[in-house]
Amino acid sequence: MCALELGFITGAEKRTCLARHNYIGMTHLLIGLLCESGSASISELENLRVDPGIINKADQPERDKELWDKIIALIDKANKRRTVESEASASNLVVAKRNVKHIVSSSTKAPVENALFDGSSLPMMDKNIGNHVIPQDETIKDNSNVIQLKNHPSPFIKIPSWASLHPSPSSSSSMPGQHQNGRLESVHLLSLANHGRFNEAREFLDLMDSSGISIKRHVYQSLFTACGISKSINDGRFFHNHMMKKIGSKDLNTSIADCLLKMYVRCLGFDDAYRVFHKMSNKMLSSWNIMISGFVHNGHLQEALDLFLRMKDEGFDPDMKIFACLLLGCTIDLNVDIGKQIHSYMVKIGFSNDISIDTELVNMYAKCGYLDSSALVLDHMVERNATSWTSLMVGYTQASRQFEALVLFKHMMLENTELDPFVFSIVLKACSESGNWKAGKQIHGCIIKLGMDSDVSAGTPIVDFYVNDGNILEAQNAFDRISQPNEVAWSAIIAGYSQLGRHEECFRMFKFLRSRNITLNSFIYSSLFQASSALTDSSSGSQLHADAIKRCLISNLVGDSALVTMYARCGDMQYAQKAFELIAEPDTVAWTAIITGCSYHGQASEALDFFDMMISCNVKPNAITFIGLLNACSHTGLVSLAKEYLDSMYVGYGVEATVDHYNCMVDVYCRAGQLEAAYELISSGSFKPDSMSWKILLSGCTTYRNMGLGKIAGENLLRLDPNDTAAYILIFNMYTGAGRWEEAAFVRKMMNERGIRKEVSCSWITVRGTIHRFIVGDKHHPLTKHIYFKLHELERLVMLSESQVSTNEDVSIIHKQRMEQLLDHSERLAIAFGLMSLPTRCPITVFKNLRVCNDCHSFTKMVSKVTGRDIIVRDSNRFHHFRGGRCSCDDYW
DNA sequence: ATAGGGTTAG
Repeated sequence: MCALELGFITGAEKRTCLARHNYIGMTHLLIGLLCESGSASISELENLRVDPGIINKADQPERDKELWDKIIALIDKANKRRTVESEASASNLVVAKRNVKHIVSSSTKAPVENALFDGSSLPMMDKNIGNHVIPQDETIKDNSNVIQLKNHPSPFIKIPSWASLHPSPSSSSSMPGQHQNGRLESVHLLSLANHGRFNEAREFLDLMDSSGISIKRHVYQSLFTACGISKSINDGRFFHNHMMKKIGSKDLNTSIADCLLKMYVRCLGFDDAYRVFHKMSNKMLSSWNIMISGFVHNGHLQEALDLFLRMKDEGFDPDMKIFACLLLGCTIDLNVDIGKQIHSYMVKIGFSNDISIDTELVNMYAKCGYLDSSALVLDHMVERNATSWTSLMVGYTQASRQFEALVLFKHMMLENTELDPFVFSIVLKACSESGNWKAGKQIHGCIIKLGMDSDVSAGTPIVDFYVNDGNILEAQNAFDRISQPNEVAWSAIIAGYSQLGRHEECFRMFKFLRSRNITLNSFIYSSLFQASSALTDSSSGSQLHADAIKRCLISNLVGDSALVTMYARCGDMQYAQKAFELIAEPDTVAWTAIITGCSYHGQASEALDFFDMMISCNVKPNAITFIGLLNACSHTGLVSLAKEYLDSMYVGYGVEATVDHYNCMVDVYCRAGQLEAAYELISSGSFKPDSMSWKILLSGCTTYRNMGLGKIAGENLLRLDPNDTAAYILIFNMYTGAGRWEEAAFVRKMMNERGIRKEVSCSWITVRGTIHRFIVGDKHHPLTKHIYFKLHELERLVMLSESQVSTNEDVSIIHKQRMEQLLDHSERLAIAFGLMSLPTRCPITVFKNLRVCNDCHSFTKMVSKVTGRDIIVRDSNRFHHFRGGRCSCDDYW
């Protein structure tokens, strides 16, 4: 009760409680009187979303002066006819000074649509009182923040007992006409129920009982409706019991019983509903309808059908509604057999040419995948509307027959069907799924011509269409045209930014949404988790996670899988595992996420274990699962196991192996140094090698210095992809690694001629919330001097430690030369900076955009040994955990 | 009555 919280009414707690009823009662009194004077019907009031019209009238006394006079006269009359009530009622109108001031000075119109007990409407009623009853100049004696209305006693000060619920013997006998119907109390009771305040409503009903005030049947009816809307079955049962006690079951008329049925059905209390239904001696078609539709809407098609048959047995003729309902049931249940029977039955009894029934049929057949039947029904319809067409179009797109959906759209346009926004969402989907960008743009034009692009239902699919086309600018434009974007529109644009790699933009939008208190949903969070993992921003990621938990917005699977990936990609496998373990029933994607996560961290045996668990949980792996598995094998040199997995893919799990899988296998061989086997597989004809296949082989040849194969691989690679930067770099590295300077120089020249530049390598590290970024030879950092000093110090330490191992002077000289060459690689700068700025026990986590080079990898291993620090490096490929001179990748990287 | 937004890979 806002009025109380605002300090409208003062007094001890018990009294305020009482006063509350009186205060509300008083408000009702006004309404009741208005009602009696004929300007509003009681049924309107009993709904107690108070008709704004009533209040408006009260708000404009000039227009309804007569009415107001009448009210005041009536109240006065009522006052005279009863003795002055206790102080309790007097205290009702003790009004806080602040509020009166506010009321008097306020010229703004309070929003009338607000529900009566919303608080906001109460001051408004006061305002009316202030304007019309209490002249503004007559104020008010200050009495320690509490003011009493003084000179001009409001007519409301003396509240009639019949409005205050105080059992007053005099009133019940002397005013039977007023007390009789308990109308005001009923209105109050209903208003409580309509606001979902059932506990108070029940208390109030008790109070009414003890005051001897009864309620009428239609009030019960409204109570049941309120319980149904709030899905409060227990309160529904309470009022039901109350009614049975007061009225008894014999007198139940059909409309009350129907209300009861509706309430129980809405609350999913089918047993209760059945009990009522069985006892009904006067069932009508509507009663059957309620029951059947209740079962249908909650997925109990069989029960609905049983009832339908019984209904026919009892001699009722089914109407359209029931047929539409049963067909909907078949659609939900995807039960085309029953659907067909109902269809034939309707034909048999001569139901035809009804647009809504036929549309329901089109929809039913389409959803069940019976597209020909669906098309047939649509064809035979005398008149079709947008819904009928849309239903079949959905069927076509779901069956990957996008082209036919588009043809259908054309027919629909030719027939001059009146379009609605829903049509576009399916047509645009058909366009983007079939890559028909041109048609999609034409349809976009059509939407603009119709002036529907500002409609969220048409605008959102446009956004989605351009996202799929990879055109975020157009998507953003389309989004900007939507006049009232809803959460679906927001999630579409955020997902677009996330999918197209504009991750920072996702966060920007998210912050905006939060600052505006716009509804968020689990779709948005899923995209944001994805953005966090792409940015390897675990701090945003975990904050988002917490935020989503608070709002209960982690969708069961999709969001969870994204979370697992987020933690894994950010380097926290423990959290990734925890997130995974919390998933009640992981699906293929979730299992794949944890398997890939493990593989990303080089935890091959864990990855394989998860795969076994997945299989024993009867979850089917997909193509991506196998990529994760094969990668895990390749990172740990499990050659024969990888071969087994590759061979078992189709035979054991029905998943076709693609180039990607074969490339993984090529990678497995290459990393294990089995270059010939890799080459054999590429040349075997079991798959069509792409540039990636050769690139992997080339990379292997570089590592293992196999010039013969490397040349072949390089030639094939450049043949397939002459503009691939990485190809040139690889070939260049291969030659320099082997000391073949001439060839290396030739490659460099070729690169220059063809305008190919190496991507700048870049590493970054987060220290106390700030990201520090380094490129090769970077001297921009404010602490550059210290960083290089640290690097030299590290170098000395490493050399010292190396020389203990190797006494060979030549080796150490060569090593020293190379060390100097490579000293300013970006990851080294980041590591040195991390070592000087982070606390001693804190692991150093560095991110790099490209792959770590061989030298830096050994350098980092040594640094971890000589400093005793844990160093984690994430390169473009995976995570490396360095500790005590070893790396988690075991040099398979 | 009809649809629309998200997740796993390199």
